[in-house]
Amino acid sequence: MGITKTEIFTDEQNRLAIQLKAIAHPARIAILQELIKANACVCGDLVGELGLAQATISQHLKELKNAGLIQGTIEGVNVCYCIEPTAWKNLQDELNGLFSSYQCGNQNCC
Amino acid sequence: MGITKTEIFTDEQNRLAIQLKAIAHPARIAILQELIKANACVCGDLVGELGLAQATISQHLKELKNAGLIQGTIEGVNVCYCIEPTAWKNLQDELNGLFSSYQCGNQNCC
DNA sequence: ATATTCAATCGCAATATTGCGATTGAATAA
DNA sequence: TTATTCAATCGCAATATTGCGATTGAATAT
Repeated sequence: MGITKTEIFTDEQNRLAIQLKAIAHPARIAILQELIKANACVCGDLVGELGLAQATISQHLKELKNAGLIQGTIEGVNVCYCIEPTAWKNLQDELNGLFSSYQCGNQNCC
Repeated sequence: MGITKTEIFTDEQNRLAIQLKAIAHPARIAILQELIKANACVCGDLVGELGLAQATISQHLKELKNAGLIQGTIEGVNVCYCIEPTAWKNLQDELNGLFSSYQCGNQNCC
């Protein structure tokens, strides 16, 4: 490859990139929306709602969890997933910062 | 691979995923921040600011442009890049919708 | 004409990702 | 015990991505 040169970027830029990468897949967006709607889900619920195989959903859940965006707690036989409130809020704030830092100097942008 | 099953997701989910994917790289976050700060940049400016090769910057600019997040206008010898205001606003709104749709039912999330 | 100076594209090697079937593991049910 | 039912992991084939050197192309200098 060309390994991404993380060392030349700030921690914030690297963290933000990792979390956005985790969200940047339609299946994971759908999973997050379903988790928000239902408040909490086990893997099987999501397999039922979306049209993907159990192994695939499980992989996506793992990636979202690795990025810290969701949490999973064992609930009897199942693992119950839900949004990780702190990370969610942090990401929301950081994105808000990025997006609102742009004030269109309208007509003469270029 | 397993080709992403775009057909089972909504257009909004697919569009959002594509645009987030474009942002989900520290170099591209840095490029966007620099474009916002400077209002507009040519490729060479960014090569100077970030520590990446010209070819690499050019690739990243292309991806951001493909995603519709930036626009490039020819300015004499150079191409001048800046944020595409409409897409930027749209993405901001969609992200805001996604993030604010979550109201933490706090303690008993899982 | 030749050199310079940009941005864009090509080509490539080194991974990373995606989706899924198959397997494993853990917990309960019969 | 044996069967069932979950989630997680492994392994794999088919791409996709990343970074960069090298090349190309276009525009201006000398």
